[in-house]
Amino acid sequence: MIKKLSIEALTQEALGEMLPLLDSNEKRIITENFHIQTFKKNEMIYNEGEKAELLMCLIKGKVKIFKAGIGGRSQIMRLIRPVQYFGYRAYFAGEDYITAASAFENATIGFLPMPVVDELIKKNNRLACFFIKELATDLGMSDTRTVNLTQKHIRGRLAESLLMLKDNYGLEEDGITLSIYMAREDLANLSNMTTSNAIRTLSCFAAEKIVVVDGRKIQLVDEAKLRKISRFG
Amino acid sequence: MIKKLSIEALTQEALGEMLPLLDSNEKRIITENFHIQTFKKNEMIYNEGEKAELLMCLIKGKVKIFKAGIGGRSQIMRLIRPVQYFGYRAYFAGEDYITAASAFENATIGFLPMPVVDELIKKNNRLACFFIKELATDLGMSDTRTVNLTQKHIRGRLAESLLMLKDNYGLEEDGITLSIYMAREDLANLSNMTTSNAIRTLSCFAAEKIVVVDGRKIQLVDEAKLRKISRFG
DNA sequence: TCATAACTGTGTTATATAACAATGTTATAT
DNA sequence: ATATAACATTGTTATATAACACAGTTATGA
Repeated sequence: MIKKLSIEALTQEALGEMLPLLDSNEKRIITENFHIQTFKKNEMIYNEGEKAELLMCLIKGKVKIFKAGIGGRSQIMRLIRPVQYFGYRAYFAGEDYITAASAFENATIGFLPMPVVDELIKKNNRLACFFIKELATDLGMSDTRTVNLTQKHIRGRLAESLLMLKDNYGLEEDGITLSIYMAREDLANLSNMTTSNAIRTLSCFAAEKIVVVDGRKIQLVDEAKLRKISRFG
Repeated sequence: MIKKLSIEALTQEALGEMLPLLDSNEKRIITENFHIQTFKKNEMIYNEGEKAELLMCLIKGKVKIFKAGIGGRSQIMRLIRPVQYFGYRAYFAGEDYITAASAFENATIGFLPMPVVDELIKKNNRLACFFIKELATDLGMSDTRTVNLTQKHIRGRLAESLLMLKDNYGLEEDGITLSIYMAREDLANLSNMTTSNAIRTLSCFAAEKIVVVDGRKIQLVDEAKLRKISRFG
Protein backbone atom coordinates (compact mmCIF):
# COMPACT_ATOMS: atom_id res chain seq x y z
CA MET A 1 0.00 0.00 0.00
CA ILE A 2 2.33 2.73 1.24
CA LYS A 3 5.26 1.34 -0.68
CA LYS A 4 3.41 2.08 -3.90
CA LEU A 5 3.11 5.77 -3.16
CA SER A 6 5.32 8.39 -4.75
CA ILE A 7 7.91 10.32 -2.78
CA GLU A 8 5.53 13.28 -2.72
CA ALA A 9 2.74 11.18 -1.31
CA LEU A 10 5.11 9.67 1.24
CA THR A 11 6.14 13.13 2.32
CA GLN A 12 2.50 14.06 2.74
CA GLU A 13 2.00 10.89 4.75
CA ALA A 14 4.95 11.76 6.91
CA LEU A 15 3.60 15.16 7.81
CA GLY A 16 1.04 13.34 9.88
CA GLU A 17 -0.36 15.47 12.67
CA MET A 18 1.71 18.41 11.52
CA LEU A 19 -0.06 18.59 8.16
CA PRO A 20 -3.04 20.75 9.15
CA LEU A 21 -0.68 23.23 10.79
CA LEU A 22 1.24 24.03 7.63
CA ASP A 23 0.63 26.41 4.76
CA SER A 24 1.60 25.57 1.19
CA ASN A 25 4.90 27.43 1.35
CA GLU A 26 5.90 25.58 4.49
CA LYS A 27 4.95 22.32 2.85
CA ARG A 28 7.16 23.22 -0.07
CA ILE A 29 10.11 23.93 2.21
CA ILE A 30 9.60 20.59 3.89
CA THR A 31 9.27 18.69 0.64
CA GLU A 32 12.49 20.21 -0.66
CA ASN A 33 14.45 19.18 2.41
CA PHE A 34 12.83 15.88 3.10
CA HIS A 35 14.32 12.51 2.42
CA ILE A 36 13.16 9.01 3.00
CA GLN A 37 15.08 5.93 3.97
CA THR A 38 14.17 2.36 4.73
CA PHE A 39 15.67 0.29 7.53
CA LYS A 40 15.85 -3.44 7.90
CA LYS A 41 14.75 -5.11 11.09
CA ASN A 42 17.25 -4.44 13.91
CA GLU A 43 19.16 -1.88 11.87
CA MET A 44 20.37 1.11 13.90
CA ILE A 45 18.80 4.46 13.10
CA TYR A 46 20.92 6.55 15.42
CA ASN A 47 23.37 5.87 18.24
CA GLU A 48 23.92 7.22 21.71
CA GLY A 49 26.46 10.06 21.60
CA GLU A 50 25.89 11.00 17.98
CA LYS A 51 25.05 14.53 16.98
CA ALA A 52 21.30 15.08 16.65
CA GLU A 53 20.52 16.87 13.41
CA LEU A 54 17.38 15.31 11.99
CA LEU A 55 13.73 15.17 12.81
CA MET A 56 12.56 11.67 12.11
CA CYS A 57 9.12 10.54 11.24
CA LEU A 58 8.18 6.89 11.26
CA ILE A 59 6.04 6.25 8.21
CA LYS A 60 5.90 2.50 8.38
CA GLY A 61 7.09 -0.18 10.76
CA LYS A 62 8.05 -0.05 14.42
CA VAL A 63 10.99 1.65 16.10
CA LYS A 64 12.41 1.29 19.59
CA ILE A 65 14.19 4.05 21.47
CA PHE A 66 16.52 2.59 24.04
CA LYS A 67 19.37 3.43 26.33
CA ALA A 68 22.37 1.30 27.19
CA GLY A 69 22.54 0.82 30.92
CA ILE A 70 25.06 -0.86 33.18
CA GLY A 71 26.87 -3.93 31.88
CA GLY A 72 25.34 -4.05 28.43
CA ARG A 73 21.83 -4.14 29.85
CA SER A 74 19.59 -2.04 27.68
CA GLN A 75 16.43 -0.26 28.70
CA ILE A 76 13.73 0.39 26.12
CA MET A 77 12.55 3.94 26.74
CA ARG A 78 9.69 4.13 24.26
CA LEU A 79 8.27 2.54 21.17
CA ILE A 80 7.34 4.52 18.08
CA ARG A 81 4.44 3.75 15.75
CA PRO A 82 3.46 5.34 12.45
CA VAL A 83 3.00 8.29 12.17
CA GLN A 84 5.03 9.57 15.09
CA TYR A 85 8.00 11.90 15.32
CA PHE A 86 11.18 11.12 17.17
CA GLY A 87 14.85 11.97 17.33
CA TYR A 88 14.29 15.70 17.80
CA ARG A 89 14.59 16.07 21.58
CA ALA A 90 18.37 16.18 21.81
CA TYR A 91 18.63 18.92 19.18
CA PHE A 92 16.09 21.07 20.98
CA ALA A 93 17.94 20.56 24.25
CA GLY A 94 21.24 21.37 22.57
CA GLU A 95 22.62 17.93 23.34
CA ASP A 96 23.91 14.89 21.49
CA TYR A 97 21.74 11.81 21.52
CA ILE A 98 21.49 10.18 24.93
CA THR A 99 19.44 7.31 23.54
CA ALA A 100 19.72 5.06 20.52
CA ALA A 101 17.06 4.02 18.03
CA SER A 102 16.72 0.90 15.94
CA ALA A 103 14.14 -0.59 13.63
CA PHE A 104 12.08 -3.10 15.54
CA GLU A 105 10.82 -4.39 12.24
CA ASN A 106 11.43 -3.17 8.69
CA ALA A 107 10.75 0.53 8.75
CA THR A 108 10.31 3.50 6.45
CA ILE A 109 11.44 6.76 7.95
CA GLY A 110 11.28 10.34 6.75
CA PHE A 111 14.02 12.78 7.70
CA LEU A 112 14.00 16.54 7.92
CA PRO A 113 17.05 18.56 9.02
CA MET A 114 16.41 20.10 12.43
CA PRO A 115 17.63 23.56 11.34
CA VAL A 116 14.76 23.54 8.85
CA VAL A 117 12.38 22.57 11.65
CA ASP A 118 13.85 25.36 13.73
CA GLU A 119 13.17 27.87 10.98
CA LEU A 120 9.63 26.64 10.61
CA ILE A 121 8.76 26.83 14.30
CA LYS A 122 10.20 30.32 14.53
CA LYS A 123 7.52 31.42 12.11
CA ASN A 124 4.69 29.02 12.77
CA ASN A 125 3.49 29.10 16.36
CA ARG A 126 1.03 26.31 15.98
CA LEU A 127 3.92 24.12 14.95
CA ALA A 128 5.92 25.24 17.98
CA CYS A 129 2.92 24.42 20.15
CA PHE A 130 2.73 21.01 18.54
CA PHE A 131 6.24 20.23 19.71
CA ILE A 132 5.55 21.69 23.13
CA LYS A 133 2.62 19.33 23.49
CA GLU A 134 4.61 16.34 22.23
CA LEU A 135 7.47 17.02 24.63
CA ALA A 136 5.16 17.74 27.57
CA THR A 137 3.33 14.48 26.96
CA ASP A 138 6.53 12.47 26.66
CA LEU A 139 7.91 14.04 29.82
CA GLY A 140 4.82 13.01 31.74
CA MET A 141 5.12 9.47 30.47
CA SER A 142 8.80 9.36 31.33
CA ASP A 143 8.13 10.50 34.90
CA THR A 144 5.36 7.96 35.33
CA ARG A 145 7.60 5.31 33.89
CA THR A 146 10.39 6.12 36.32
CA VAL A 147 8.14 5.39 39.27
CA ASN A 148 6.59 2.31 37.66
CA LEU A 149 9.93 0.76 36.87
CA THR A 150 11.49 1.54 40.23
CA GLN A 151 8.64 0.77 42.59
CA LYS A 152 6.47 -1.91 41.02
CA HIS A 153 7.28 -5.56 41.48
CA ILE A 154 8.15 -7.78 38.61
CA ARG A 155 4.58 -8.90 37.88
CA GLY A 156 3.33 -5.34 37.96
CA ARG A 157 6.05 -4.18 35.61
CA LEU A 158 5.33 -6.91 33.08
CA ALA A 159 1.57 -6.32 33.27
CA GLU A 160 2.20 -2.63 32.76
CA SER A 161 4.33 -3.35 29.70
CA LEU A 162 1.72 -5.61 28.13
CA LEU A 163 -0.95 -2.95 28.59
CA MET A 164 1.37 -0.32 27.18
CA LEU A 165 1.98 -2.48 24.10
CA LYS A 166 -1.73 -2.74 23.61
CA ASP A 167 -2.23 1.01 23.94
CA ASN A 168 0.65 1.71 21.62
CA TYR A 169 0.25 -0.75 18.79
CA GLY A 170 -3.25 -2.07 19.34
CA LEU A 171 -4.60 -5.55 18.76
CA GLU A 172 -5.10 -7.82 15.76
CA GLU A 173 -8.56 -8.21 14.25
CA ASP A 174 -9.44 -10.88 16.83
CA GLY A 175 -9.43 -8.16 19.46
CA ILE A 176 -7.12 -9.89 21.91
CA THR A 177 -3.78 -10.57 20.19
CA LEU A 178 -1.10 -7.92 20.61
CA SER A 179 -0.06 -6.50 17.24
CA ILE A 180 3.57 -6.46 18.25
CA TYR A 181 5.59 -9.65 18.38
CA MET A 182 8.65 -9.19 20.54
CA ALA A 183 11.40 -11.40 21.81
CA ARG A 184 11.31 -12.18 25.50
CA GLU A 185 14.52 -10.22 25.78
CA ASP A 186 12.82 -7.07 24.51
CA LEU A 187 9.92 -7.63 26.85
CA ALA A 188 12.52 -7.84 29.61
CA ASN A 189 14.30 -4.68 28.47
CA LEU A 190 10.99 -2.90 28.41
CA SER A 191 10.08 -4.02 31.92
CA ASN A 192 13.44 -3.71 33.62
CA MET A 193 14.03 -7.37 34.36
CA THR A 194 16.15 -10.23 33.13
CA THR A 195 15.06 -12.32 30.17
CA SER A 196 14.66 -15.35 32.44
CA ASN A 197 12.25 -13.48 34.65
CA ALA A 198 10.27 -12.14 31.72
CA ILE A 199 9.82 -15.72 30.51
CA ARG A 200 8.94 -17.04 33.95
CA THR A 201 6.50 -14.25 34.76
CA LEU A 202 4.81 -14.52 31.38
CA SER A 203 4.42 -18.27 31.98
CA CYS A 204 2.84 -17.44 35.32
CA PHE A 205 0.36 -15.13 33.64
CA ALA A 206 -0.42 -17.89 31.15
CA ALA A 207 -0.92 -20.43 33.94
CA GLU A 208 -3.29 -17.98 35.62
CA LYS A 209 -5.22 -17.65 32.35
CA ILE A 210 -4.48 -13.94 32.15
CA VAL A 211 -2.75 -14.32 28.80
CA VAL A 212 -2.37 -16.99 26.16
CA VAL A 213 1.14 -17.30 24.81
CA ASP A 214 2.13 -18.97 21.57
CA GLY A 215 5.73 -18.17 20.76
CA ARG A 216 5.89 -14.42 20.37
CA LYS A 217 2.17 -14.13 19.93
CA ILE A 218 0.55 -12.86 23.10
CA GLN A 219 -3.18 -12.74 23.66
CA LEU A 220 -4.55 -10.58 26.45
CA VAL A 221 -7.33 -12.75 27.78
CA ASP A 222 -8.08 -11.03 31.07
CA GLU A 223 -7.22 -7.39 30.68
CA ALA A 224 -9.02 -6.40 33.88
CA LYS A 225 -6.79 -8.71 35.89
CA LEU A 226 -3.75 -7.40 34.07
CA ARG A 227 -4.76 -3.89 35.01
CA LYS A 228 -5.18 -4.92 38.62
CA ILE A 229 -1.76 -6.54 38.72
CA SER A 230 -0.28 -3.47 37.10
CA ARG A 231 -1.75 -1.20 39.78
CA PHE A 232 -0.23 -3.35 42.45
CA GLY A 233 0.78 -6.96 41.85
CA MET B 1 17.34 41.23 50.10
CA ILE B 2 14.60 40.00 47.82
CA LYS B 3 12.00 40.39 50.52
CA LYS B 4 12.56 44.13 50.48
CA LEU B 5 11.71 44.43 46.79
CA SER B 6 8.39 45.73 45.53
CA ILE B 7 5.87 43.51 43.78
CA GLU B 8 6.99 45.03 40.48
CA ALA B 9 10.58 44.22 41.17
CA LEU B 10 9.65 40.71 42.27
CA THR B 11 7.77 40.21 39.04
CA GLN B 12 10.81 41.34 37.11
CA GLU B 13 12.88 38.94 39.15
CA ALA B 14 10.46 36.14 38.37
CA LEU B 15 10.72 36.63 34.66
CA GLY B 16 14.18 35.18 34.92
CA GLU B 17 15.40 33.70 31.68
CA MET B 18 12.22 34.74 29.94
CA LEU B 19 12.89 38.43 30.48
CA PRO B 20 15.07 39.13 27.43
CA LEU B 21 12.49 37.43 25.22
CA LEU B 22 9.66 39.82 26.07
CA ASP B 23 8.65 43.21 24.74
CA SER B 24 7.17 45.88 26.99
CA ASN B 25 3.59 45.05 26.11
CA GLU B 26 4.12 41.40 26.95
CA LYS B 27 5.72 42.42 30.22
CA ARG B 28 2.66 44.51 30.98
CA ILE B 29 0.34 41.57 30.32
CA ILE B 30 2.41 39.42 32.62
CA THR B 31 2.54 42.01 35.38
CA GLU B 32 -1.22 42.41 35.28
CA ASN B 33 -1.84 38.68 35.66
CA PHE B 34 0.97 37.84 37.99
CA HIS B 35 0.62 37.10 41.65
CA ILE B 36 3.07 36.11 44.29
CA GLN B 37 2.67 33.80 47.24
CA THR B 38 4.95 32.57 49.98
CA PHE B 39 5.04 29.01 51.25
CA LYS B 40 6.28 27.67 54.54
CA LYS B 41 8.66 24.77 54.68
CA ASN B 42 6.89 21.51 53.75
CA GLU B 43 3.76 23.31 52.60
CA MET B 44 2.11 21.79 49.54
CA ILE B 45 2.15 23.88 46.38
CA TYR B 46 0.07 21.57 44.24
CA ASN B 47 -1.17 18.00 44.49
CA GLU B 48 -1.30 15.00 42.21
CA GLY B 49 -4.60 14.89 40.34
CA GLU B 50 -5.32 18.61 40.59
CA LYS B 51 -6.06 20.68 37.54
CA ALA B 52 -2.94 22.41 36.20
CA GLU B 53 -3.70 26.07 35.48
CA LEU B 54 -0.68 28.05 36.58
CA LEU B 55 2.86 28.56 35.48
CA MET B 56 4.98 28.73 38.60
CA CYS B 57 8.26 30.46 39.05
CA LEU B 58 10.40 29.87 42.09
CA ILE B 59 11.78 33.22 43.18
CA LYS B 60 13.26 32.19 46.47
CA GLY B 61 13.75 28.95 48.37
CA LYS B 62 13.76 25.35 47.23
CA VAL B 63 10.93 23.22 45.87
CA LYS B 64 10.66 19.48 45.37
CA ILE B 65 8.54 17.83 42.68
CA PHE B 66 7.61 14.33 43.70
CA LYS B 67 5.31 11.48 42.88
CA ALA B 68 3.57 9.13 45.26
CA GLY B 69 4.52 5.56 44.45
CA ILE B 70 3.42 2.23 45.81
CA GLY B 71 2.53 2.01 49.50
CA GLY B 72 3.08 5.63 50.41
CA ARG B 73 6.62 5.55 49.10
CA SER B 74 7.36 8.81 47.41
CA GLN B 75 9.86 9.45 44.65
CA ILE B 76 11.44 12.88 44.26
CA MET B 77 11.41 13.60 40.54
CA ARG B 78 13.32 16.89 40.48
CA LEU B 79 14.35 19.80 42.62
CA ILE B 80 13.70 23.40 41.66
CA ARG B 81 16.00 26.33 42.40
CA PRO B 82 15.50 30.06 41.87
CA VAL B 83 14.79 31.22 39.19
CA GLN B 84 13.25 28.18 37.55
CA TYR B 85 9.82 27.50 36.13
CA PHE B 86 7.67 24.51 37.01
CA GLY B 87 4.09 23.30 37.12
CA TYR B 88 3.42 24.00 33.45
CA ARG B 89 4.00 20.57 31.88
CA ALA B 90 0.60 19.06 32.66
CA TYR B 91 -1.27 22.01 31.15
CA PHE B 92 0.73 21.80 27.94
CA ALA B 93 0.06 18.08 27.75
CA GLY B 94 -3.63 18.64 28.45
CA GLU B 95 -3.45 16.62 31.66
CA ASP B 96 -4.02 17.09 35.37
CA TYR B 97 -0.96 17.05 37.58
CA ILE B 98 0.68 13.66 37.80
CA THR B 99 3.19 14.92 40.36
CA ALA B 100 2.96 17.01 43.50
CA ALA B 101 5.10 19.93 44.63
CA SER B 102 5.99 21.17 48.08
CA ALA B 103 8.25 23.80 49.56
CA PHE B 104 11.46 22.15 50.63
CA GLU B 105 12.25 25.26 52.60
CA ASN B 106 10.36 28.58 52.89
CA ALA B 107 9.69 29.68 49.35
CA THR B 108 8.45 32.65 47.36
CA ILE B 109 6.67 31.69 44.19
CA GLY B 110 5.23 33.73 41.33
CA PHE B 111 2.14 32.50 39.50
CA LEU B 112 0.91 33.23 36.02
CA PRO B 113 -2.27 31.66 34.60
CA MET B 114 -1.40 29.18 31.86
CA PRO B 115 -3.98 30.59 29.43
CA VAL B 116 -2.01 33.83 29.57
CA VAL B 117 1.17 31.91 28.87
CA ASP B 118 -0.60 30.19 26.00
CA GLU B 119 -1.58 33.54 24.50
CA LEU B 120 1.97 34.83 24.84
CA ILE B 121 3.45 31.73 23.23
CA LYS B 122 1.10 31.99 20.28
CA LYS B 123 2.53 35.39 19.48
CA ASN B 124 6.10 35.16 20.70
CA ASN B 125 8.06 32.36 19.08
CA ARG B 126 11.17 32.88 21.10
CA LEU B 127 9.08 32.25 24.17
CA ALA B 128 7.67 29.09 22.63
CA CYS B 129 11.21 27.98 21.85
CA PHE B 130 12.17 28.67 25.44
CA PHE B 131 9.57 26.18 26.63
CA ILE B 132 10.55 23.69 23.94
CA LYS B 133 14.11 23.83 25.22
CA GLU B 134 13.05 23.52 28.86
CA LEU B 135 10.85 20.51 28.15
CA ALA B 136 13.42 18.86 25.90
CA THR B 137 16.07 19.24 28.60
CA ASP B 138 13.81 17.89 31.34
CA LEU B 139 12.80 14.95 29.17
CA GLY B 140 16.43 14.04 28.66
CA MET B 141 17.09 14.21 32.37
CA SER B 142 14.04 12.12 33.11
CA ASP B 143 15.13 9.42 30.67
CA THR B 144 18.64 9.37 32.12
CA ARG B 145 17.17 9.21 35.59
CA THR B 146 14.99 6.25 34.71
CA VAL B 147 18.02 4.20 33.77
CA ASN B 148 20.09 5.42 36.73
CA LEU B 149 17.42 4.58 39.26
CA THR B 150 16.59 1.21 37.78
CA GLN B 151 20.03 -0.11 36.93
CA LYS B 152 22.52 1.37 39.36
CA HIS B 153 23.19 -0.24 42.69
CA ILE B 154 22.46 1.50 45.92
CA ARG B 155 25.89 3.12 46.26
CA GLY B 156 25.78 4.36 42.71
CA ARG B 157 22.34 5.83 43.17
CA LEU B 158 23.32 7.69 46.31
CA ALA B 159 26.53 8.98 44.76
CA GLU B 160 24.56 10.13 41.76
CA SER B 161 22.12 11.99 44.00
CA LEU B 162 24.86 13.75 45.91
CA LEU B 163 26.45 14.92 42.67
CA MET B 164 23.07 16.05 41.39
CA LEU B 165 22.51 18.08 44.55
CA LYS B 166 25.83 19.75 44.00
CA ASP B 167 25.03 20.56 40.37
CA ASN B 168 21.61 21.82 41.27
CA TYR B 169 22.15 23.92 44.38
CA GLY B 170 25.89 24.30 44.48
CA LEU B 171 28.20 24.43 47.46
CA GLU B 172 28.69 26.72 50.44
CA GLU B 173 31.58 29.21 50.42
CA ASP B 174 33.95 26.53 51.73
CA GLY B 175 33.65 24.82 48.35
CA ILE B 176 32.79 21.38 49.66
CA THR B 177 29.58 21.61 51.72
CA LEU B 178 26.33 20.95 49.87
CA SER B 179 24.06 23.99 50.02
CA ILE B 180 21.02 21.84 50.57
CA TYR B 181 20.35 20.22 53.93
CA MET B 182 17.98 17.33 53.54
CA ALA B 183 16.57 14.68 55.81
CA ARG B 184 17.85 11.17 55.24
CA GLU B 185 14.34 10.28 54.18
CA ASP B 186 14.46 12.82 51.34
CA LEU B 187 17.86 11.57 50.29
CA ALA B 188 16.28 8.12 50.19
CA ASN B 189 13.28 9.29 48.18
CA LEU B 190 15.62 10.93 45.76
CA SER B 191 17.74 7.81 45.34
CA ASN B 192 15.02 5.18 45.31
CA MET B 193 15.97 3.39 48.49
CA THR B 194 14.74 3.06 52.07
CA THR B 195 15.74 5.60 54.69
CA SER B 196 17.72 2.95 56.55
CA ASN B 197 19.77 2.24 53.48
CA ALA B 198 20.37 5.90 52.75
CA ILE B 199 21.75 6.25 56.28
CA ARG B 200 23.85 3.13 56.06
CA THR B 201 25.26 3.94 52.66
CA LEU B 202 26.04 7.52 53.62
CA SER B 203 27.87 6.18 56.71
CA CYS B 204 29.82 3.91 54.40
CA PHE B 205 30.84 6.87 52.25
CA ALA B 206 31.89 8.71 55.41
CA ALA B 207 33.94 5.72 56.60
CA GLU B 208 35.62 5.63 53.20
CA LYS B 209 36.43 9.33 53.54
CA ILE B 210 34.41 10.19 50.46
CA VAL B 211 32.15 12.53 52.40
CA VAL B 212 32.08 14.12 55.83
CA VAL B 213 28.69 14.05 57.47
CA ASP B 214 27.57 16.23 60.34
CA GLY B 215 23.83 15.91 60.80
CA ARG B 216 22.27 17.12 57.60
CA LYS B 217 25.42 18.89 56.55
CA ILE B 218 27.23 16.90 53.91
CA GLN B 219 30.68 17.72 52.63
CA LEU B 220 31.85 16.22 49.38
CA VAL B 221 35.48 15.45 50.16
CA ASP B 222 36.36 13.15 47.29
CA GLU B 223 34.22 14.12 44.37
CA ALA B 224 36.27 12.09 41.90
CA LYS B 225 35.58 8.94 43.85
CA LEU B 226 31.92 9.83 44.08
CA ARG B 227 31.85 10.20 40.34
CA LYS B 228 33.49 6.83 39.92
CA ILE B 229 30.99 5.15 42.23
CA SER B 230 28.17 6.85 40.40
CA ARG B 231 29.38 5.50 37.06
CA PHE B 232 29.43 2.02 38.46
CA GLY B 233 29.59 1.31 42.17
C1' DT C 1 19.92 -30.37 4.94
C1' DC C 2 22.99 -29.52 7.90
C1' DA C 3 25.34 -26.52 10.92
C1' DT C 4 25.18 -22.65 13.56
C1' DA C 5 23.26 -19.33 15.97
C1' DA C 6 19.56 -17.10 18.29
C1' DC C 7 15.89 -17.74 21.26
C1' DT C 8 13.04 -20.05 24.93
C1' DG C 9 12.45 -22.57 29.08
C1' DT C 10 13.57 -24.31 33.82
C1' DG C 11 16.06 -25.20 37.91
C1' DT C 12 19.52 -23.68 41.46
C1' DT C 13 22.08 -20.50 43.95
C1' DA C 14 23.67 -16.07 45.45
C1' DT C 15 22.84 -11.53 46.86
C1' DA C 16 21.20 -6.88 47.19
C1' DT C 17 17.98 -4.57 49.41
C1' DA C 18 13.50 -4.15 51.67
C1' DA C 19 11.08 -4.91 55.91
C1' DC C 20 10.97 -4.83 60.54
C1' DA C 21 12.28 -3.80 65.18
C1' DA C 22 14.39 -1.49 68.80
C1' DT C 23 17.03 2.27 70.64
C1' DG C 24 19.29 6.59 70.65
C1' DT C 25 19.29 11.49 69.39
C1' DT C 26 17.71 15.88 68.35
C1' DA C 27 14.10 19.35 67.61
C1' DT C 28 9.66 21.45 69.00
C1' DA C 29 6.20 23.00 71.62
C1' DT C 30 4.02 23.92 76.03
C1' DA D 1 12.09 22.04 81.92
C1' DT D 2 9.70 18.48 80.28
C1' DA D 3 6.86 16.02 77.15
C1' DT D 4 6.30 14.76 72.52
C1' DA D 5 7.28 13.97 68.21
C1' DA D 6 10.33 13.72 64.42
C1' DC D 7 14.53 11.99 62.90
C1' DA D 8 18.81 9.04 62.88
C1' DT D 9 21.11 4.77 63.71
C1' DT D 10 22.03 -0.12 63.92
C1' DG D 11 21.09 -4.88 63.74
C1' DT D 12 18.43 -8.92 62.10
C1' DT D 13 15.64 -11.36 59.02
C1' DA D 14 13.06 -12.19 54.90
C1' DT D 15 12.58 -12.04 50.09
C1' DA D 16 12.52 -10.62 45.39
C1' DT D 17 15.19 -10.92 41.75
C1' DA D 18 19.64 -11.32 39.44
C1' DA D 19 23.15 -14.53 38.02
C1' DC D 20 24.36 -18.67 36.30
C1' DA D 21 24.06 -23.03 34.09
C1' DC D 22 22.15 -26.23 31.03
C1' DA D 23 18.88 -28.16 27.86
C1' DG D 24 15.48 -27.91 24.41
C1' DT D 25 13.58 -25.42 20.43
C1' DT D 26 13.26 -22.74 16.55
C1' DA D 27 15.20 -19.77 12.96
C1' DT D 28 18.89 -18.76 9.63
C1' DG D 29 21.93 -19.18 6.18
C1' DA D 30 25.68 -21.60 3.66
